[in-house]
Amino acid sequence: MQNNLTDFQWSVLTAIQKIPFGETRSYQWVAGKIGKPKAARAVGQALNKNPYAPTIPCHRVVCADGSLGGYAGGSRLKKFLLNMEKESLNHFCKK
DNA sequence: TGTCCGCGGGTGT
DNA sequence: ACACCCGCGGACA
Repeated sequence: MQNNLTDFQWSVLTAIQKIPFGETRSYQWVAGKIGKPKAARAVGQALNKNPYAPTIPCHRVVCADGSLGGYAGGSRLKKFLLNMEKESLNHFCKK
């Protein structure tokens, strides 16, 4: 309940924060980055609670095979956000 | 393609 | 301290 997250949580949050705009990473990618390649579920668990919801682009985190997986706000929204990011990025590039 | 098991950690009891 | 939960992943049927 504390704002004080554990080392594990911080690792996940910071790792996801580093995901560039319009990019997507898998839970396993994040898990491996924090030194726990098998902790993909734990990563998802942390994101689900997402103590820093607007701070963490959890929608950029997808399944290892590229599926959206799940999303606290709804997979539909997640897909929409990712698509919007890509479109925005492409728009800037094309512009 | 669908289902089951296993790994890792969180939160609640 | 124990049990159940979770946004996965990979293996097996």
